[in-house]
Order: sequence, then structure tokens, then C-alpha cells
Amino acid sequence: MSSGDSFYITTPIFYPSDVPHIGHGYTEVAADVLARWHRQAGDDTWMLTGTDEHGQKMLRTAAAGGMTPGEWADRLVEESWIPLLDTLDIANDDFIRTTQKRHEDGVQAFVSKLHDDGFIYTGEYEGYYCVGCEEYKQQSELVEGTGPFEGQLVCAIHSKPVELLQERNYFFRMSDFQERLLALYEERPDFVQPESARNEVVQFVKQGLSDLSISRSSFDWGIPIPWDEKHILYVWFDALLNYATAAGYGQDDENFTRRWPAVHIVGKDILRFHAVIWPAMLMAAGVEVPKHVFAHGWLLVGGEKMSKSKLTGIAPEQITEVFGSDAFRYYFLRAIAFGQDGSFSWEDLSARYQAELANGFGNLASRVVAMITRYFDGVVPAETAPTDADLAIRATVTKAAIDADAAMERFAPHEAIAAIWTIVDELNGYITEQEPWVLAKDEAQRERLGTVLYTAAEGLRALATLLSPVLPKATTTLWDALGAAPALGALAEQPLRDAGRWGQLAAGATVTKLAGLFPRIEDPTPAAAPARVTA
RNA sequence: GGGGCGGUAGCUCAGCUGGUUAGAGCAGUGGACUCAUAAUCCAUCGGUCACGGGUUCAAGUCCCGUCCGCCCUACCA
Repeated sequence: MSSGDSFYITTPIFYPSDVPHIGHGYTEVAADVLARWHRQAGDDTWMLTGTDEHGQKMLRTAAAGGMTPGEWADRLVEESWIPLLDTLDIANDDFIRTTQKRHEDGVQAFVSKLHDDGFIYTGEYEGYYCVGCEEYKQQSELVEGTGPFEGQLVCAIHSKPVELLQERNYFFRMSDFQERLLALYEERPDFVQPESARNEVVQFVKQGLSDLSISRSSFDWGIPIPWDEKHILYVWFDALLNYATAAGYGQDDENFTRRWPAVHIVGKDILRFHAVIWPAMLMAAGVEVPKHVFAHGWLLVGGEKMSKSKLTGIAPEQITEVFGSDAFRYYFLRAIAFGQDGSFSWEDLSARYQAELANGFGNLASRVVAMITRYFDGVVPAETAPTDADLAIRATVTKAAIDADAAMERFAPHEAIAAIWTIVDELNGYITEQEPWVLAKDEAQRERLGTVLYTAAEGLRALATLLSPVLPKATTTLWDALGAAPALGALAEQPLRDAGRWGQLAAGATVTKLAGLFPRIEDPTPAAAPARVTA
């Protein structure tokens, strides 16, 4: 991808009545790191996140709290979801709420077009309705009745029989798109990633698609169907459209053309909506389908999918309060292969923090800055004739930068970080072998000492740049300590795809005392209580 | 029932289209060093690659079967 290309990346929009946990945090951080990488590489980047506020569940929980759904949503968004972004240091460019006018207008324009073009028709929806829940149930939510209800299907929650009801509403001709979708998966194997997710989607679509009921009339918390305001739009149809409406669909064609199509990062549970329904909707509307739909895996706690009901849900602040936001970002992207499930444990988090961040990167920065301060009064020395060892470091840096960019391009941040980390490991070994503290005792080795420390400092310069999307806080601290800004400018301005070019740090720069990048943590046990529980 | 993904050193995982004595990190053990966040560096211990067949000159890597785990099967990242 050449410099200046559009890179529009989205997270799913969250249902605000959930309590933010590290799974949400993981999604946000992954999208943010990819966005920061592309942005700093010079691509025309835009990152979108937001909240999905319509639907019966929101209506019901709001009512239970004596509020209107709008008030309830405002409160949750302000108290939980916006703060989550701050907790994790997310640099999103936009935050869309499906209750915003720009969204509702865009959605209405979209469904009107589909209606006008004949992709929507009136039909009868038939489904099992639970009076207790006041909603239609899927087969999976029903169980065989027992006792007096023997032989009947009952609601899993109320254990009472459900009724087979019919409702007149609107349907989207999704079945029309089966062949085109299959052709899409075939022609663009990287449309759905990773491979395992693609397989699931292809198999699913091959089994046949039915039309989708896209309106509801039993409650009114949603976007009205423009030609029949007694109906509101099915929440998923509404929610998926956020990716388009936020970019200006139907309202700001110039911006929409500039941003679209998007790259969607989603959890694998909502893969089908994004890889089947969403592209079908776009095809119907004559809009280009997304560039990619990437499904990441689950966080496993104790070998099982993390879940609130099993009390394995962990609030992001529990981690950031002890380890900091940088460590959160680093840990989840480094330790988990993006696209696969990953095990989370406090022990692993703590071990990686200590071994990799504190002892590896943090200590490296600390020892280099300390030696420049001690042996050169804080002035970065010039390098002279490089030896093979010095050249090996340069080669490592060059390769790491190339490999990291390639890995980020293919949605493999874990590999990108591993590639960058070769610099940390090589540099620590290099310093130990070159023994600058020995060179410092011999005035005749003055130039050699300067070259060794320049090499180390320049390596740190490259590290700061390459790691800034992952560790924005620590790398900024390091950038300041290296005294790099006066000659090179702000860290965020350093072109990432040029980070591997040797010799950027100016000799003569003044280093300053470096506060520990990742201080040792004496008591790495989580901040008491397990997950917070919703009211 | 149908579908997807896994089962490789104590732990977390790499091993692409099959090819020399199966790798990494962490943990463990021994040593070196002192610039540094009691840190770093070197060495080393450690595996019947779930199980049973088969194809092949050659299989962790392909085929068949079995066992185990996780997930999806239309509104929880």
C-alpha cells in the first residue's frame, strides 16, 4: 500500500448496557494500534468506534431504571464507554452513536433506496413469542418443556410455553445475494480473515440464505421506516450502517468517497453480520463492499471463553491501574496471535511485563541513557568507523522495520511486535558484548565508546518510532529523554516506513534523565475484586 | 444433527506447499559481567509432536478412523 492511501478502520459499535471488559478493550486496542501505525506511516487514516443504542434491550433496561432510553444511553456512554477509550489511550478520529441525527438520516436514506429499488418487500414474519420476555425467540433460546408443558417448546428463561405468532413486516431480499457473496469470497480470499473465519462464512452461505426481516412494530426504540413509521428498523440493520453513515453516506459524498471502503475489526461472534448481511446490504445499495472483515478471537480465562456470567469478566481498569495502559496494549497484541483465541492470565501478564517491558525494553533504555550521561555528559556522541557488530545492529533495525510494516499490513500485530523486539534483544546483547564500561576506562578507546553508544542510542530512536503505535506513552517519554525532538520533531511525526533508515538521531543531541519506562511492580496482583457487576 | 478450529517441552505458543539430530519465549539449572529497573549476557536441562491405522524413499506436516477440548448454528467483544 503506498503512502497516502485511505485506511478507514472500524471497531464494532458497542451495546452500552454491557459493562466494558477486557474483550471490548482488546478490540479497541487492536484497531487503534493498526490505525496509529497507518496514520504514522502517512496513510489517510480514520478510525471509528461508537455505540449501538437502539433495540428492545436498551428500552427495557432504561425503563427498569425509570429513564427514557435516550437518557439511559447518554449516561452509559458518558460514564462507561467514552472513559474506556481514555483508559486505553485510544486515538479514535470519530465516535458515532446510532441515536445521532447524522446516523438516522443516513440510515433512512439507505433503506429508502433499497425500498425504491425493490430489495424490500412486505411479508409475514412468523416466530415463537414469549409473553414473559415480550419478544420473539430463536429456536436456540427454546427448550423442551417438562411437567405440564411436556412436549411443548418453552422459553428457556420463563419455562412457559411460547406462542407461534405472525407479524406483518418488511423483508430484505438477502437471498438474492447468495451467489454474489460466494463469488466475492472466491475472488477475494482475504475479504474475510483469518482463513478459519472465511471457511465458516463460506460454509454458512453455501447452506443457503433466507430473506431477512428488517422491521419491528412491537416497540418503538429505533429508527422509523421512512415509508411506514409504525415500524422501526431491525437493530442490526441499523447498527451495521454506522460504518457508512459515520463516513458521510447519503450526506457528505466527498468524505464518503474519500474514506470508503472500510476495514472492519470484529469479534468472531458477530462475523456473520459483517461478512454476510453487511456486504449483501451494500451490494443491494450499489455501494462497494468493505476492504476486509477481520475476526479476532476470544480471550480465554482459565481455558474458557471469558464471560460475565461465569464471573471471569475483567474490567480494563483492573489491568491499567496496576500496569498502565501501555502494558495493556502491548500485552494483548503481543501475547495473542491476532485472529486466534488467546489465553489471559494475571501470571502471564505480570511475567511479560517484567521480562519484556521492564527488563527488556525499559532497562535497555535506562542503561543506554545512563551511560551517555555518565561518559559523555549527556551529549549523544558521533559514530566513527563501524565494526561488524555495529553493522549487524543496523541490519537488525532495517529488517525489523520492514518486517513489522509487512506484518501490520496483513493484520498480524503480534508478528510486527515480535519483529520490532529483535532490536531490543540484539541491542541488549550488543551492549553486553561491547562492554562500554570497559572502553570508558581507556582514553584511547574514546571513539570506539562513542560509536557503541551512538549505535545503542540510534537503535532506541528506531525503537521509539516503531513502538509508538503500541506504547504511545512510554515511547514519548523515551523520545524526550533521547533529546530527539529538536532535530527530528515530534515522535508522532516520524514516518514509520522510514524508521529503519540508519543515522537519524543527531550526534550532539542532549539526553536527559529517564524516568523508568516500566517500573518494577512489587505487588502485581490485581486490584482486589474481580469484575464489577452491573446494577 | 450440521459446520469451524484446536490437541507439539512444566506454561504460552511457532512449525508454509511432507525432507538432515522437532523450535522460540517464560519458568528451572550452571556460569559470566556490572552500564542498567536485584538488570543484562552465555550455556544447559526438558518433547513416544492426543491415539490407532494408511500413503510415501521420507509425516508433527497428507489420507482414514477414534478420543478429548473450544466455538458457531441468524441480534454479548
